[in-house]
Amino acid sequence: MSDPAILALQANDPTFDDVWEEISWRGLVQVSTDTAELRELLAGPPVTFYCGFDPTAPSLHLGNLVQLLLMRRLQLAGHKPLGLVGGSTGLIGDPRPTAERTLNSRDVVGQWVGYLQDQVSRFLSSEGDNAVTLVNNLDWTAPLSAIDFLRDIGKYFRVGSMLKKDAVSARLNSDAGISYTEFSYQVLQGMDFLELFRTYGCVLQTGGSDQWGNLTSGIDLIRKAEGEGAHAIGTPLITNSDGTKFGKSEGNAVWLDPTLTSPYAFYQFWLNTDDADVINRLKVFTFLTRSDIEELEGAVATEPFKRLAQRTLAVSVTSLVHGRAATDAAIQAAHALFGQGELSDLDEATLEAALRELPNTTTAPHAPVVQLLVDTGLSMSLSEARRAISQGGVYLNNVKVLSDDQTIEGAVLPGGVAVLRRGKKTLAGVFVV
RNA sequence: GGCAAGUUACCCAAGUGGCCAAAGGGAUCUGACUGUAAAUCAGCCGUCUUAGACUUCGGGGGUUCGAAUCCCUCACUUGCCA
Repeated sequence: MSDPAILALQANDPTFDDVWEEISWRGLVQVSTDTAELRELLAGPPVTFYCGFDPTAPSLHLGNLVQLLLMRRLQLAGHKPLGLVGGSTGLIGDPRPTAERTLNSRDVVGQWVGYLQDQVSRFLSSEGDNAVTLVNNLDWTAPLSAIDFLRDIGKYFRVGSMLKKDAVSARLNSDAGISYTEFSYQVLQGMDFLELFRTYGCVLQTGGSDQWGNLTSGIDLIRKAEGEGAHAIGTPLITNSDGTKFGKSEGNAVWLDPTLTSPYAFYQFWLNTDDADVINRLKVFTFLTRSDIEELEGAVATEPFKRLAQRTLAVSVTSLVHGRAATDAAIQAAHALFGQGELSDLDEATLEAALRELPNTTTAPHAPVVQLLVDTGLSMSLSEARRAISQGGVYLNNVKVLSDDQTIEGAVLPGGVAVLRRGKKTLAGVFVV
């Protein structure tokens, strides 16, 4: 699944003394075990490290991409990654601060495990001495009996320290409470680290800083069970400067799976990055060097309207996730649809290709615009569609729709297509048959 | 197991028999200004062929001309006691 051409282009910036300095500069380290020791460890001979992904959805999202890229940077520094997909932890559920999770069926989780493994493998090299190895914690937890679990693992865990973990105490102090199931999650994750330590000599776990309690739970377990030390790196939660949640587009998560978030939408997401955030995004999500990024920082300061940093970011990350061809298509689509010229001046093939990148629908020649807004997903309901029109926010081929009883009749472009727009930049394609 | 409190729209949260499609805040969305930014201001913000109708206030049942509001019951959550 991995694209060797893209992986081959990736490299760590050689102007850094070592990989620790680079990941620190990129802002990937929020918390960690002893920094001096870690830096020495990572600058030395190859070590084995792991990062886990729980199958709570059919695809990974941008938050997970941060982890994947940290893993890739460590791999580029010579270290061996273990990509863990949590077939068992996904059945239990990591406690969220707000509320208890809804359990998914074993079948569903099992299917998602497969999807996630494909995605994880795509971002890491499977060649060389430090090729990625995929592991699934269901392999070692499923055969374990409850009695063995409680005797061999449970005895190492003190309830006092389990209660002190942020994720647990937050829930205990909320009116949501916490189930025994989710309370046990940290034990399972700790057990994963121990297992990988024993089987692969894995000495480092990476993850989001919100996972810190779970990361340390593994370190503690290894120390108690094996008398050995281990390390952890917690990445910061990526946040937007305006306080909104990063990684949401129109309220939805931005997924890595192209069927859930189209390459066009993915590209647009990055293109719309706030000036205040774009440099940090480049550091985290691209392999651009320090000097490249500093140059772009200058461009943001002197000529922000060109949005050079945003364009670079969008191209880089979209290529990384969806490949060069899909990125080019997304760029072409954006160019065609946001270009200055008349839509009717575009040649049919270009326009049609652009519309294929968008949410689109096929319809009869007399379809009402409100129905098309719903069919394309631009509006959730007919009421919402009518509301959008009455607010002057709907355009058909860049011409404002004035009445909610308008149809697309007479607005169909050569090639049997029409461009539907809600607001300034939410577009969809209509194909007339 | 006992007692008490609670479950309202995407989220938080008012509402304790008609004036409730349901206050307020946030988020989303639209408009103006812009750079397909940000900030700000304004509007919208259950569904349906506007007006009008319909379905909502944890589930089910009941009282009533009329219930988010009262009663019964079930489920779940939290706290205290055991």
